[in-house]
Amino acid sequence: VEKIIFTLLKQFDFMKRITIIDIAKMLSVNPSTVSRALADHKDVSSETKRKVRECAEQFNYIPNLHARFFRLKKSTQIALILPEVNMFFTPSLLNGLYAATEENGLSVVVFYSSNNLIREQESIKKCLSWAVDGVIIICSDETKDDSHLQDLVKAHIPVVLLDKVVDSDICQSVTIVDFDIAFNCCNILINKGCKSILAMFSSARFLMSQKRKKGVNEACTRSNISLENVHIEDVSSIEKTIMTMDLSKFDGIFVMSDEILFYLVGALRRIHFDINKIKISAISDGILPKNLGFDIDFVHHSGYEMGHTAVQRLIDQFT
Amino acid sequence: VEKIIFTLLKQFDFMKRITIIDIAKMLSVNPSTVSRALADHKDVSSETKRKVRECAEQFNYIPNLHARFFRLKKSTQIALILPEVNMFFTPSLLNGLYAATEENGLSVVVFYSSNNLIREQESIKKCLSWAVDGVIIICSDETKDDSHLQDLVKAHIPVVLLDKVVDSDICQSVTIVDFDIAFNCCNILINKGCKSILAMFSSARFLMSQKRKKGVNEACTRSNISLENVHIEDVSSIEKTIMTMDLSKFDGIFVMSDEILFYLVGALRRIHFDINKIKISAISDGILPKNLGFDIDFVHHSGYEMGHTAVQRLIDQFT
DNA sequence: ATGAAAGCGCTAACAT
DNA sequence: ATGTTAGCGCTTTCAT
Repeated sequence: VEKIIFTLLKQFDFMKRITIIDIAKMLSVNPSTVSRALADHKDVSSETKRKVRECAEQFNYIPNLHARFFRLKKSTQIALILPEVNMFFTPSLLNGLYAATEENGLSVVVFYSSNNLIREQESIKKCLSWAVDGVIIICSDETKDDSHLQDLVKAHIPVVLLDKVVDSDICQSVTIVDFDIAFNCCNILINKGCKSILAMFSSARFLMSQKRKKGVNEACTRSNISLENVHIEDVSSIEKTIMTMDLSKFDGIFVMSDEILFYLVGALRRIHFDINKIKISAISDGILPKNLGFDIDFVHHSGYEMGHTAVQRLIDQFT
Repeated sequence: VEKIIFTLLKQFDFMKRITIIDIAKMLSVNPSTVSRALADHKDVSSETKRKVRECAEQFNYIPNLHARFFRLKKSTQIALILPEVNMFFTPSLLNGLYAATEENGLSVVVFYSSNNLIREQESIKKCLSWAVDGVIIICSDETKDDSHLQDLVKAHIPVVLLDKVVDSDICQSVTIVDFDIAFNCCNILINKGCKSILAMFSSARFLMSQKRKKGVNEACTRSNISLENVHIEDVSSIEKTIMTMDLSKFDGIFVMSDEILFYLVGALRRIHFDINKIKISAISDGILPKNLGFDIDFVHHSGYEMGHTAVQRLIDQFT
């Protein structure tokens, strides 16, 4: 009888997805034995393992992960909540993150918040439904606190805040120490002899901007350097912003990110400002400074590393 | 008795995840009724629906998607196979793609191939295990044909090739018509009076480079313009490449992508070449040309739109 | 309009 | 080393 089934299945293997039960029938063993064999469980004879694996291979057995996850109530899958993909920092961040998840056999489900708090909250609900093993979240620009993360913590799902973070007691963060890096970056200008610095930040609504601003302020205060701060609310209007200013009074510009740097340099070129007349120092992953054609100092801020670390931190919490 | 259960559950709602069965018990109805009510099935009384929804809300019912997917043998989830995330085209592509999936209530599982064919093949196996409803794949640089996609097609899982594609009869592609866009882009230079053109491409190993090269060749041949082709195998060595050339003999440069454009301009600046002396025309999404500080013509190549379209094409195949 | 019952594929106690 | 059994939570057919 098994022979017949075997032959029949062989004929239909192009349409039928083989299950563990099918394999069990064919080999006249119990499904649990097959399951154990495939999982390389120690107390299955190597002979049985061989037969099972051969058969699975033969009939192109594909495990049904939903059945497995359902049964196990876990999923080797993590969620990534992403506000948007910009060209400056996100790419290296994602490369680091995906590399780390692949290394650890984790799958990533992406939920896209469009930089919108409501959507971010919805994404968190989805994480619960999906029974993900962990969540990495890059907060939207609208996110001000971690209250919506409570549900995840309650459900014992580890959470790591990445890059754009909010202050939180209930979950870990992987981000740069904004104050320090800005402080150091600004000091590059100061050490090079700048006496009057223009510092450019993203919108003051972002925690990141505020913290970096404090670092810059501290650096300038300590060295008694004249400082003017500018917040760029919208990169497309950066040209207008700098045109209203008298740039000649500055001998150094601090720039808080690659994004601002990119648009700043574009704007300066369009108004034919001679960039060689001024020193620029930026917080950057290094690609832009090397390719914009000027001496631009930078403090290295590695997205790749951060993405990689975030996954590691998450895994550490799996216990 | 139900009252007691109700009260008990209420006390423990912070630790217990409520299921449909729990709700059914509490309301003394059948689980199937609850399931139907939550799905807004037509022949459930509105009174019952109200009660069920109220209770679900009350106890923070979270559906178990793995159970549902397991049962239904489908998942409202698609896979994205991604070679890597670069800063030039991928961000807008991903934004378009994620926006479209969110609009359509689909989740995205990302598999990362690290530009590696073996990993790409493994990812395809994973797609089968995951029982995804469809697959969007951006081919790795190593991918030369669609043979590994056969398994997906056999399993009736729709596949859309995106951006970096290979020729395929078995699945759809969403990509630019390389020949045409390169032809048009090169003609911009010709129409502006260029007589001697340098054309810069990515590695000749890529189908995309070959096709765009043909477009450029055709444009130049038709107008009887002198043409020299260069392939950039590695962007970091672009400076060396152009230093070995006599750029003064060209009056126009065609550039096949934002990535090449970015590094080309960086290199030209580093060797203090006066970019205003030459016309540049690129295939680009437009951000770079507007911010590099020179007149750079471009033919617009929208990643966002392509990402969005790819999802649409996939959904069209769900039927 | 609702209930009863079966089963998706898998794994882990618990037997033997 | 292998078999038996039960059940994860959900949906759907069929019955009432």
